[in-house]
Amino acid sequence: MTEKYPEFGQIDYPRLAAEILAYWEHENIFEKSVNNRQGAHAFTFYEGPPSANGTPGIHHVMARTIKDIFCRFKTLQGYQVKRKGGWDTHGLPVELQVEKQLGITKEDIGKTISIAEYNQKCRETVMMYKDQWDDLTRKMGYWVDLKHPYITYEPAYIETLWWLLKQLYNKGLLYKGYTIQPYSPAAGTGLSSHELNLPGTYKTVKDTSVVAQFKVIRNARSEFLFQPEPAGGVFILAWTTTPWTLPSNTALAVGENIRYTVADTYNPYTHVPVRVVLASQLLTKYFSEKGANIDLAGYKPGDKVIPWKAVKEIQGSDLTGIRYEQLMPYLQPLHHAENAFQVVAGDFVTTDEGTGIVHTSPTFGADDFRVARQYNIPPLTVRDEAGNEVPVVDRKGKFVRAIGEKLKEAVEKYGIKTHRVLAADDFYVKNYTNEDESHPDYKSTDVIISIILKEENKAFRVEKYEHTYPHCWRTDKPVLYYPLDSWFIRTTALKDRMAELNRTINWKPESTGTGRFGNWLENLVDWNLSRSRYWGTPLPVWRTADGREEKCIGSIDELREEVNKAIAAGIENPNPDLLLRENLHQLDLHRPYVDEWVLVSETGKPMYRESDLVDVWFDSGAMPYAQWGLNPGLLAQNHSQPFNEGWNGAFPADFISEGVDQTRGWFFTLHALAVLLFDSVAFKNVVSTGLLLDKDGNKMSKRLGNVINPFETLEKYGPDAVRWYMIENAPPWENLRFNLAGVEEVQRKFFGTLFNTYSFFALYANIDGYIKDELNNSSPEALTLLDRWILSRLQELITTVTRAYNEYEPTRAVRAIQEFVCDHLSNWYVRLNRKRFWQPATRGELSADKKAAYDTLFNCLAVTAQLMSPVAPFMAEWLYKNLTDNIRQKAKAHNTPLRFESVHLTTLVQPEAQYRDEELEKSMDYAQRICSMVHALRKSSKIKVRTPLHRILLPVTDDRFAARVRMVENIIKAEVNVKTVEYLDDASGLLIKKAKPNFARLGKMYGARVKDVSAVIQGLSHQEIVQLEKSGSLKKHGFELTPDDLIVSTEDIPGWLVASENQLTVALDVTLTQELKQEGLARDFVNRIQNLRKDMGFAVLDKIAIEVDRKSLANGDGALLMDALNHYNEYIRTETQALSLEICEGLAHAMPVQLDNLVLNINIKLCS
RNA sequence: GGGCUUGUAGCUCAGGUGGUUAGAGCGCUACACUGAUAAUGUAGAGGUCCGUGGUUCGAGUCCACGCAGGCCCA
Repeated sequence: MTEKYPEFGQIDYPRLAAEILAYWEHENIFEKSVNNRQGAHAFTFYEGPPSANGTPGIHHVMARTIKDIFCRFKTLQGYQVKRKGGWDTHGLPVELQVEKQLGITKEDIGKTISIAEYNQKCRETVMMYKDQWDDLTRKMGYWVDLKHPYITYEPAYIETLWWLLKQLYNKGLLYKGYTIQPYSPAAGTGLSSHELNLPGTYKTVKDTSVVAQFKVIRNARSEFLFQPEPAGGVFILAWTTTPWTLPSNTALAVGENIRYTVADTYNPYTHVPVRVVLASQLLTKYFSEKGANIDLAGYKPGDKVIPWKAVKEIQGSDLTGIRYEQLMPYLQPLHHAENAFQVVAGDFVTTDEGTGIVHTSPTFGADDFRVARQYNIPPLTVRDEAGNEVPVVDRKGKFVRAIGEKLKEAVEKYGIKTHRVLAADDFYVKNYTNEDESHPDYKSTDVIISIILKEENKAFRVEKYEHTYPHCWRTDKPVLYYPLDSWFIRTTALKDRMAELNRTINWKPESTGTGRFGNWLENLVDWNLSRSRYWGTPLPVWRTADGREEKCIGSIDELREEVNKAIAAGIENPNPDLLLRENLHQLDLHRPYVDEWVLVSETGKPMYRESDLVDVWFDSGAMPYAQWGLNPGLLAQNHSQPFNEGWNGAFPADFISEGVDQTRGWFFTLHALAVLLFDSVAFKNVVSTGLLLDKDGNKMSKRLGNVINPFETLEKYGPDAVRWYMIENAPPWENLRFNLAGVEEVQRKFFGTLFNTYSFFALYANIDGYIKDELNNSSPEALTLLDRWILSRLQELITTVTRAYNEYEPTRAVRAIQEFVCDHLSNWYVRLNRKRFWQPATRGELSADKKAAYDTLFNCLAVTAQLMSPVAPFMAEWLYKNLTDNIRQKAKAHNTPLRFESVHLTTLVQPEAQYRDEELEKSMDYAQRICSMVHALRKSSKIKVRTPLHRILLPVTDDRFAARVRMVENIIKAEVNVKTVEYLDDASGLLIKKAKPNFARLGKMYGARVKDVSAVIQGLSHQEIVQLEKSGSLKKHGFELTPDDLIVSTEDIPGWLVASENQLTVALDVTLTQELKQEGLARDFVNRIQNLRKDMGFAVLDKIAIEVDRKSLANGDGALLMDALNHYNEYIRTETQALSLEICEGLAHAMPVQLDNLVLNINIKLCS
C-alpha cells in the first residue's frame, strides 16, 4: 500500500458519497459506531415513525438531517446511541388511499368488500413505498436501524397498546362519553377533521339568520334592567345562523369584558315596545342614527324609521346569572332543569358579528357543549324507546316527534304555507330529503322557525346571511355539529402535572415549548380516542349489549382466559389456541377478526367489542413502550413495566425531533402517555423543525409544480451539500426557503475550498514525503506564528462547535466551521504559508519548519473532518480517510487517536488550552485589517502588490496596540510587500489625535447631560487630548474628563496617503525608487514565466530553461528589466525552477508576453 | 377569532445585557492578484432596519398598537 496521500484532479461529490456509502455498508460502520460504545452511557433517541404509504419528499431530508446530526455527535462524544427505526402503519390516510385505489367509499366496506379484504389491502398499501424510504435513508446518510424497525400493525405492538390502555382504564383515565363532532346525517357518519379539510367542503351558502329575543325574568339579579320601568318586556338579543338549534337553547353566553347597551325601541315585526340588550359596538347594525332622534312615544306601526333610545350601558359580567324565559318551550331538560335558561360568560364571544350574545345549545355546538359543561347547564334532550338520552334531532337530521308536533301545530296556527303538508315527522333541520326548493312555497325548517318567532314577538331581525359552511364531501349536504359517543383519555386529570413536567423539557426553539405547547396544555381537553374506521388498533373494550358491564383487555393471555370463560359459558368463539403466545406472530388483532371474540360478563351476558378503533396518534405516542413489546415473564409477575429487554435505560428519550406541526401530534401524545402512565417526561430535548418552502416562500405542492425531488437533488449535488445547506442557511426551526442555487453555493464555497485545501496539502506533502506521525508531533518551538495562530483558532473552533452541538444549535456549529475553513484556514493560513510548503530547492526534504507546517495543516484538516462529520458525514469520512488511511496500522499498533477506520468511530477532540493564544488572535486580527487597508491604498494609487514599497506608518495611540502589531509585523510586510513598518507616537509630532465620546460609559455617568459632555469631548484639541492622556484627567466646561471617557483615534497624517477604519489608521509611503521598481519587475517576470509554465502544461517539478529575446528589451523599461534580470537572476531561477536564464539574440520560437509597457519575446524549454 | 412565529441590501442571513458610521455571503459593476484557479483580493452601487406611537440623553435592539407572511387550532 502506498503511503502517499491520494490526489484528485477534481471532485465528484455524488460519486464520493456513493463510494463512502458502499464502504460504510461493506464495513458495517454504523453497526460498529453503536457496538463500539457497548457499556458507555446511553443517549436515547426516538424515531418518529414515518408512514410509507407516500413517497418521501425533500423536507424529510431536512428532518432526518437534524436527527442524524445529534445522534452522530453524541456518538462522537462517546455515548452509545441506539436508533431503532419505525413505521407508522395505521390511520386514515392509508384508508383513504386504499378507498381511492379500489374506487370505493367507506360505505362499501363490509358490503362490496369484506373488512378482512379491505384491511389486507391496507396492510399491503401502507408499505408501498418502503423501498423508496429505505433508499432515501441510505442515500442521504441517515443512520438508523432499518433492519429491526418497530411496525405499528404488528400483533406484539398492538398488544402493548392494549396493555397500556388497560393501565389507563384501571386508573380511571379511559372512559366513554360524547363530544360534539361534525356529522353528516345524509351519510349517517361522523366526519374527521381531515374530511372537513378536503377541498370544496366549505361552501358559501345563504342561510336564514335570526336575532332572537330572549325575555328576561324580572328578579333581584335583573332588576337593574327594569329601571326605569320599560314600556314592554326586557329582551336579550342573540344571533344565530342555525335557527333550528333554537328549540334546544338552554343558555346565553356573553363576553365578561364586552360593553352592552340597554335600549328601548319597538319590535319591527309586531311593533310592540321592547327593551333590548346587545353589544354596544354592534348597536349601529340594528339601529339607525335617525331613529335615535325620534320620539319613542310617537311611533306608529308602519313607520319607516324605528325610534330607539339607549337607556344605559353595562358590562357583560353584569348580565351573568340572569334568567330568561325559554324561547320555544316545547320540551323541558331531562335533568338539572334549574340551571337551564341563564346567562353565562363565554371566552369565545366576540363582537365581530351578531349581537355580542351567543345562543347556546349544548347538543349542537362545540363551544356550547364546553361552556355548558363548565356551568353545569343541561342540554335539551329526550329519551328514545330504549330509554337512552338522545338529542332532539335524530341521526337522520330530523327533529324528534315531540318537537315536530309542536312545529306542525304552529305552522297550522299561523297559516304558514308550505310546498306540501308537513307531518310531525317531516321536520328535517336541513334539506336532507331533496325537497323541491324551487317550489314557490318551499320553506326550510329554519324559515318556518323564523316565522313562528316573528309571530310570537320573539324575533328582532330575520335575514338571509351569506357565510361559508362545511358540507359532507360525499353527499354535498350540510354537516351538523352533533353529539357522538366516543372513548376518551382523561388527559385533563393530569393537566397540571403535564404542564409541570413540560417545563423540564428543553425545547428548541423555546417558544414552541412554553407557548405553542405550554399554552395548549393549559387549555387541554380530554383526548378523544375513538375512530370509526377499520384499519387501526382496535379498542380492547368489550361490553354487554345494554352497556351496563364492560371489560378492558390488557394482553392476549388475558383475552384467551376470557374467551375460555365465554366458551365454558356456552358462547361460541373461534379456537382460543389462536391466542396462545407462541402463535402471536401470526395472530391478526385487527378487525374483523378481533370482533369475532365474544366474552361473557359477570352476569353471564355476552360481551361484544366496542367497534371503535384507537386514534392513530396513540400508536405513535406509545412507541417508547410498544417498540419493545411485552415480556411474558414480567407480564405474568404483574410487573409495572413489563416490556422487553431494549426498554431498560431507553426511557425517557434524550432527544427527539420532528416538524413543528407535530406539536399537538406526536410531541403531545408522547408526553401525555408518559405522564399518565409513568409520571415522567417522554423526552428531555426536542428540536421542532420548521417548514420547507420553495425558493419564493411558497409551500411545495404538486399543484404548483414546485416540488423538489429529493432523489434527484441528492444525486446531483451529493448528500453533504444538501445537508450542509439546510443547516447552514437558517436555524432548523425557521422555515427554510429551499433554493438549489444555495446548495450550489455551499458546494462551491465550503466543500470546494475544503477540497482545495486538502489537495494543496496532499500535493506538497507527497512531494516532500511528509507522513503524519502521531508519536512525533512538531514541538511547540518549531511552530511559526501563523501555525500557532491557526492552532489557536482551531481550539476556539472546537470549543464553539462542541458547545453549539451540545445546545442543539447546529447552524451555529456549521457556520463556525465554514468560517474557519474558508476565511482562516484557506484564505489566510494556507495563502500566507504557500512559500513554506512550496520550496522547490529543498523538495523531498522535511525540515523542522516544513514539518511544523504540515503537522499544523494536517491537524486543522483532521479536526475539521471530525467536527463536520455529523452534518456532512460523507465528505468528512472522505477527508478523514485520505488523511489517515496510510497510518492506520501504526495507529492501531500504538492505540493512538487515529486508529479508527472511520471518522464516525473516533472520539471527539477536546480543546487544548495550551494552544489557545487570544493575544495572538487579536494581533492577527490587526494584521488582517492593516493588510486590507494597505491593499486599498495601493489600489487607489495604482501600485500593484508585486511592486515593493518602502514602508507603512502606524500611528500608535496605546502601547498594547504597538506590541500586538509588532508580533505580526513580518506577516504584514510579506502580505502587502513593504520593507518596513514604522510606528508613530506622540513624540514624532506627526499625529493629530481626535476624540470621540465613549457613550456607553458617559451615558451611565451623565444621563441627560450626555449631549453637553459629548460636545465638549468632540471639541477637544490635539493638545488637550495629549494632556489628558498624560495627566489622567482634564477639566473643561465643568466636566472632569478621564481617558476612559473618550475613544482616541488618529484619522489623518498630514502629507501622507492614509486609510482609516474603526480606530485603526494606516499610512503608506508610495515613493518609488529604481530599486523598488526593479524588484517589482523581477517579480512580474516570475509571474509571467509561471503562467507560461502552466499554459504549456509543465508539471510542478519540471525544470526549465528561459531565454529572452534581447531585441524585445530595447524599448520602454527594457533597460530596467534587463538590470532586474541580472540582479535577481538567482531569485527568478529559484522561483521558476529554471536551470538557466539567458538573454539571447534572435529567438526563433519565442512567445510574446506583455509586461507593463513591454512586449517580451520569451522562450522556455523543458530540461530533461 | 386565539396561540406561537417571522419581517434588516435585489436574494439568503448575522446583528448578548439599548451607545451614535447597521454588517457578512451571493448577485451586479470595475480593477487587481494567483503553480489551491469553477478559487481569491480591493473598490463601487445597493438600506424609510415593516409602519405608527411611546420609554430614553440615545432605539434595528425595550414597550404598546397596527400591517404583511407562516404554522397550529377554532
